[in-house]
Amino acid sequence: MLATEFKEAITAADRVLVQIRTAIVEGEIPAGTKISEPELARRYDLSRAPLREALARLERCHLIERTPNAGARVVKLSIEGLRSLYQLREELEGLACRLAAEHMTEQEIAEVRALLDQHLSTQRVREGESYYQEAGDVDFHYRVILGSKNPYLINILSDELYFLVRMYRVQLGMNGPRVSRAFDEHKAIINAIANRDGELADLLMRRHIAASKRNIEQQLLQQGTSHG
Amino acid sequence: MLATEFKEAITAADRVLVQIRTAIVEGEIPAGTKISEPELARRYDLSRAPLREALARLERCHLIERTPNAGARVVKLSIEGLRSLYQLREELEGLACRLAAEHMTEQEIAEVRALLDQHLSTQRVREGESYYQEAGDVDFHYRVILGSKNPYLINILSDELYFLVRMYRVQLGMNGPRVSRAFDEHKAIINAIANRDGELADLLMRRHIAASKRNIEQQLLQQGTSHG
DNA sequence: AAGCATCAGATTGTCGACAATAATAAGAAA
DNA sequence: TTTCTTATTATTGTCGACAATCTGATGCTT
Repeated sequence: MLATEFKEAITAADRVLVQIRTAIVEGEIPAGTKISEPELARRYDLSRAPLREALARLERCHLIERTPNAGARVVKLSIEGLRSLYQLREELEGLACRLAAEHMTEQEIAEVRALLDQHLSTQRVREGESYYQEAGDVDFHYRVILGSKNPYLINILSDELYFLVRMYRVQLGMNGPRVSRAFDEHKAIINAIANRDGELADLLMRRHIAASKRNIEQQLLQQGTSHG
Repeated sequence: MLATEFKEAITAADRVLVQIRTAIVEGEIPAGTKISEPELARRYDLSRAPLREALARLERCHLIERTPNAGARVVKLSIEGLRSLYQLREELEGLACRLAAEHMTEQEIAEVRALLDQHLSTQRVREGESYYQEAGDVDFHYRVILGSKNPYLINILSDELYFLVRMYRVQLGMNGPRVSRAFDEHKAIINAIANRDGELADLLMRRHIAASKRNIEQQLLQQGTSHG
């Protein structure tokens, strides 16, 4: 829904979707929690009808898992889940890069470059605040995905998979030297796209995502061994 | 839902989902039709609550398009839509092949081969009946997709994209020599997987899908020029 | 004491009705 | 006659209540 979230009328189901989704992604509702419809309805002050609509969409982006007559649980983060997710993400964002190199206008490319410069400057000011890095990164990837001009690809990546990706990143964090390296990798990717070199952009994106995966993987391993 | 459709309890929303989905895929409810909730509720003899649940899932697999406060329409088939869809499908089923070559057990491979032989024999009897070809093809692809063992990939391909793929194929048909050729291509793909040659399986699958796309594309072009 | 059946409590699935919004038709002004 | 306004109608979004199902505890049997 991210792509179409601000078009047209906004309904109560849309509002509560954004609220619950944010709560799950940021860990306010912890991973693995049982979802109680009556409780959430009270908490967000609405009836169960729009709430269930929101839950259906949360299931769609793999943030919750429902079993008929038994209710829903917030998804748990795991190494296998991370690997499956990023395996797919590498492939799809690689494809997005090839298509973006073909379809993005010079205008759009210039906008992404401006965006990167802007992110770099705000990052220098806000050194260490991982939220800005997170937001900037999502923004960059989002632009490239849109640049593919393939509606199904855009839908899958930005409306379905990306909230789960963000959940892994927000809850397990981006640490150390990766934060600054990511900027350079973004620059290299947009340069390849600007040169209409789809193959290179694809390769660079895959490596970029693989590096990000290794980073999160380590966090997961550390966390798993420290109190397991 | 295809992967989990027969597990657990079956609800009224599940039943009507299957009914409406079939009606749309097979063209009983024509492409582009406006969906009226009260009408469908009467027609399938249930209340609007489970119907709306079903509509939400139909939107998820791109069979209908909803706009807030304005209702839903059955999706229209178009050349651009077909190209975007198959572009993604090539990539994802290619990936599925590489993963299947890595993860499928000998047992599973043997089962797929038995399936192909069985399809071939029933096809010889039912020469010309495209429905059996359709069912057999879907079955083959479904097995390979499952063989990837990547839950997100399985979900996207078989629960989201495949009903739209089937809609294109059922409504625009598979004609001429492709029907028999597809069998050989399936054989070659499972052979590559059995040899654990993921790269070859990937390549063959992409060509297989590209050929299928060209076939449907021609039908669409003919149809578009004949009475446009 | 362990395991199974039964029952109470809570939760999900479904229903019919109401409120809010959009589409349509009728009428007035140019 | 055309176009804008307005009113009517129908549709979607939301609500509270009921029915069906699952969960957990209690008591009984072996």
